[in-house]
Amino acid sequence: MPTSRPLRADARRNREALLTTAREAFLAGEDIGVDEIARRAGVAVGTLYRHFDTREELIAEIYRQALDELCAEPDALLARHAPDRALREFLDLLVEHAATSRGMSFALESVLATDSAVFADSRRRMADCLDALLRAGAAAGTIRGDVDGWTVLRALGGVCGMRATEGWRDEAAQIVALLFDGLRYGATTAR
Amino acid sequence: MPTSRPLRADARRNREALLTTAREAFLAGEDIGVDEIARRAGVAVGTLYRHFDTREELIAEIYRQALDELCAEPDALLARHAPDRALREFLDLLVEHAATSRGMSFALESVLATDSAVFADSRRRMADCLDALLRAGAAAGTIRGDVDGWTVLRALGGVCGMRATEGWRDEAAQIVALLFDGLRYGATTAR
DNA sequence: ATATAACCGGAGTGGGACTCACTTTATTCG
DNA sequence: CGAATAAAGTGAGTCCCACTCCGGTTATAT
Repeated sequence: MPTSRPLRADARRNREALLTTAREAFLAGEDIGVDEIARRAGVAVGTLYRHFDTREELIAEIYRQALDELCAEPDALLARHAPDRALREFLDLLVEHAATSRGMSFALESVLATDSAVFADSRRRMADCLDALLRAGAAAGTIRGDVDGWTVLRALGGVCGMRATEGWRDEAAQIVALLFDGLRYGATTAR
Repeated sequence: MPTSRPLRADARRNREALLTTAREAFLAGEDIGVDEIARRAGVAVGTLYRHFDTREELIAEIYRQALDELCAEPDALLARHAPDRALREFLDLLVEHAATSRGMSFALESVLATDSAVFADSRRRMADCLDALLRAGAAAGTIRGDVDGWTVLRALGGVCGMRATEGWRDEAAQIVALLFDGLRYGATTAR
């Protein structure tokens, strides 16, 4: 008998159904409302709201799950590559991640708009990943040490929020390259 | 008797009142709806919609006006400074511009969200300004020539969209510095 | 002065997020 | 088993917006 009440069987099922349904729809680039999400998941809106305080929180939860994979990467990358190379790879992964989430970018917008606590947490985790890479690079002397992950993430904000325009991937790659050049040690000091 | 029908006197008055009212509210950081904008301007919603197809278009128009000043800068800067210096100054101005418009950033979000044609035009003009500076820098050999204004603007997207967080200005300055370091000639090629 | 084209008002529509009073059901325990 | 009961589910209804529509009003041309 767990202390924190282990969620009834049907409740768990419904919660899962809601998350899966919403994720699939968003990744497919569909913009559907709460009523439709609930309908497809085979429940009523009230049920959706029992599990998620708000539409945004549901979206944030989906996003958080996708983020889990991404946040596991830095360690793996640092094990296989030199720090600066690892950083570069991770930046590319971020773009890739944005590509996957691009379908739900419109959904994310509402989340970004109202700096919900849940999403703030996602940003924090992302920034932490970058911090680890930056610190490693700084220690190796190949990346400047006066920039933190939060700043880099901010700088990438434009990329992540990119709309599904033609050729956005090329643009994103250019921006990452630009950013990386700015980050490399030796590019600094002179002004 | 001008050919393109010069807008009736009362119509012009109302249009101006709407723009002024909305601008003031947004710059003050207020998020008000169309009904409230109309009420404060002393007209009815119908009048608002006679002048602007949509709420977003009204916002975009306000933004466009603010942009006019900014787009006059590059020429002045290039006249007074070396191209790379001019570019740097302009980037700082962009941040400043974001500061002024920060109050209406939430409003801008909806504009950025639905790539409205009117706002696309604003982005285009901004990119053109950057292009002029970049070309001048490339000609002088102090700025790399393989990046266009559009890309730089994208990279600055995160800055412009920044929320009113504590210390955002410092972060913005860091990002601009980072970006500029990436743009400077010589930082490139190596990969 | 009259015609008429443009303008204005504001109740009404539609759509989407969210609520709540009530019903159903999983779980627990005698 | 078979209540008892607390948790979960339901969905019609509310609220809040952006946006529309059309009858009444007003500026301008002749």
